[in-house]
Amino acid sequence: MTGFSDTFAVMGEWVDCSTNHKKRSKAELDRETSLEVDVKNKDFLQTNFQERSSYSGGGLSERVAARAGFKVPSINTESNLWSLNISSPGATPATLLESPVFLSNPLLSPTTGKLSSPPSDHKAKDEFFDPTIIGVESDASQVYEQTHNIGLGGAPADDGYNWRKYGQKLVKGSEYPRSYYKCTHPNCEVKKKVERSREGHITEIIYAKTHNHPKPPLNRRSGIGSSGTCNDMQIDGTEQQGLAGTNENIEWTSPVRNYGSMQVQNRTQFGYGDAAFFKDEDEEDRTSHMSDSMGYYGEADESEPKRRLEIKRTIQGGLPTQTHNHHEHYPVPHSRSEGLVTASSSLFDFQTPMRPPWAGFSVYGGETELLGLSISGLAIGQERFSMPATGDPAGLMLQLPAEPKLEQVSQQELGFSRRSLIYRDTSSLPEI
DNA sequence: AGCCTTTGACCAGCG
DNA sequence: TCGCTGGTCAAAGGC
Repeated sequence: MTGFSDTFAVMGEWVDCSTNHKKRSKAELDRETSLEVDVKNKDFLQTNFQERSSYSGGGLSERVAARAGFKVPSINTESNLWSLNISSPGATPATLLESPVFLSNPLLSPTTGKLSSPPSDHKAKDEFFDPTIIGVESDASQVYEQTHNIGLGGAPADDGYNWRKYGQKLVKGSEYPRSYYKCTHPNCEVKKKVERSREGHITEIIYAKTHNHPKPPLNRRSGIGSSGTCNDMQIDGTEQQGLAGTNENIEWTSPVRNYGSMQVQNRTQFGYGDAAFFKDEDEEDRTSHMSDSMGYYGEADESEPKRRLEIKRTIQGGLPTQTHNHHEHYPVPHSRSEGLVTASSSLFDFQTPMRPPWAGFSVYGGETELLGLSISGLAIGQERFSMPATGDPAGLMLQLPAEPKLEQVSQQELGFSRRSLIYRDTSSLPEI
């Protein structure tokens, strides 16, 4: 889809509780700044955040990050790079939120199903939850797949492919060591770099090139542990984990699969124009697109419609209402939104019956801008970033309230880390 | 046995 | 040319 060729997309991320962005190195700031200026349409670099000007030393992303704990993804369109920052220890927003384990109890670790271990320090106290923004370059199907490449848990390659780590290095300017992985598939030149926090949470993933082969058959991949994916999750909640390379003790309970990306794709298709940002397909269309987007993976859950309905009944009946039945369009700057995808819709759709109150967050964005966000009770540091999120009846639009709230929360609710995903060299992405 | 991670060494690009 | 840095190699060891 050539129309998307120079757009990218975003993401959002949960800020790692243990990460004090205020201490980020100059190199890192420079890097982000440089990326920022590469964005073709800088006009998009306007946000709804105030006081951003106080962070004149860095790029928008840095300013926003510094201000609100966001690390607004920056896109270097010239390098054909796009990134997706996701947070939470070991999961994509989509997969994270669709996990019953993760959703059932905010105190449970989204990865282990056990109580999350509170951060050893309190640096995170100064940070906010970092919602997700997703931008996209390339066609939706690619987004679908790529977003899944984010991986789950501590496994560096929880994306369905098999990876072999061939190096690790502490990169200057980076707080965390960077690991290098190669796709183990013959003749596949895909590589990826993964940065992890001290806690082992993935903070950034950078993909290089694209796979020239389909994903290995489920349950047949050699790298069970390192490449266990959402797809590999067992419905009974026991993830195939604990093997080589995994250090987050992930135990996923996710009967829903590949759901998030489907929503991402939907967003992509509707990411044109002003109003497009707030337009979602109706249920029927979504379903249709979901099927389409399933594509190769064919992981569509037959019970999806039922679940969705059950998604809604529960929310209306028992979950906090801040993510529902509201129609407020948070003022957002216009943005060239080609390829816009957001994790928000995904996240919302992932609100399964057991969705925790703090899971209802999301951020819509195109380019590097934040178009809005919706967060409800997301625990960050010792505080819960609470935003009376709003959403449309379809359950796909979540938008920002005027003022977020911070409330004290148990450290056991902590455990988020930021994750990012950056894809390079998407030139080979299929066109629509 | 096969595949993985780890890790120090090596290489190449750049200022 | 030299030093720095990021990326890769490859031996060793683990599962």
